[in-house]
Amino acid sequence: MKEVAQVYELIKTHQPLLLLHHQPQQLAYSLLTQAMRALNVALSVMKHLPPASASASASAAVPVNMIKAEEAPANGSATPGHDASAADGGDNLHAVGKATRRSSAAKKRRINGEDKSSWFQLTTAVPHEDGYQWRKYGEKEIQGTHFARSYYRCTYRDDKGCQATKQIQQKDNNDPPNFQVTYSNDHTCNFFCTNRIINNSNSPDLHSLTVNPDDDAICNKMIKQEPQAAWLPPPPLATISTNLDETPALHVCQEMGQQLLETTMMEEALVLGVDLDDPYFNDPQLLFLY
DNA sequence: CATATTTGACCAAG
DNA sequence: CTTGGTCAAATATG
Repeated sequence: MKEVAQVYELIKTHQPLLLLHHQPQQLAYSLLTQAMRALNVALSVMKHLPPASASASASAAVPVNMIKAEEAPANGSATPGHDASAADGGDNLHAVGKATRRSSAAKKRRINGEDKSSWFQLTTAVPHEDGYQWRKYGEKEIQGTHFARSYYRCTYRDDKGCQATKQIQQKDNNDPPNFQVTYSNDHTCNFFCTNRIINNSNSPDLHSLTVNPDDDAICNKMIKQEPQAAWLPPPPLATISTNLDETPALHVCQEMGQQLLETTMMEEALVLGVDLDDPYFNDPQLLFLY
């Protein structure tokens, strides 16, 4: 449910941006990647659900690789962070022998303890494609398994302090092998702050798209304007012909204006200063939105 | 050059 | 002691 709700919110939030943005393809790519990731997770989980009964006492059908989500105890414990002491240049001698290496790394590992703030598992054939960017930091042979377990952390951990991690373990040798994926800690790297969007900072025409903190403000604004349903009910097609000279313009009734102006979309667009070369102008519906 | 992966060592917990 | 998670030097990749 969480993942599906995330997809819904994602699309609802970004649909206006997608239609209005200067580089809709880029935004669409990132939106779809996000949505596919969440749907992939949701489908994997549902695939392992017991058929229908949903009787909570049906303990026999405990899905092995199911959600095991638990919420953080709501303490501020979420950010163990780097202990301030750890950053000190504590290399006693320059000869950083293997003895002094990682002298005082404050490690915490409480798997069965209480401090794994949140995690869940799923089984999937495509463990790597989840829309996030991960960096591998370890691999380990696990007793009782035939395949090594791989350890990943969020690529943006150092940049954004994102503590999300992920473990991947192959479970079998089926044609598409199944992998058990364990996610720990939610991503704290913001969707727009991470450039999961294809981002070539050298390319000037992408400049308007990448990493724009204002995007969040725009999103929030739009959500607040339209709290309930998705943003746009598509305008009745019949009223929008490809001939913009004949398509009546939409007017907003303001308190003073009792009489509506009789204009066309073309006239209105020109009044608004629409660039005739703008791609929106080629699509009457987009122009309508514009 | 920067960034990512590999891999043995390190370390906490049981 | 064993085990699993993490670190970081060495290595690979672009």
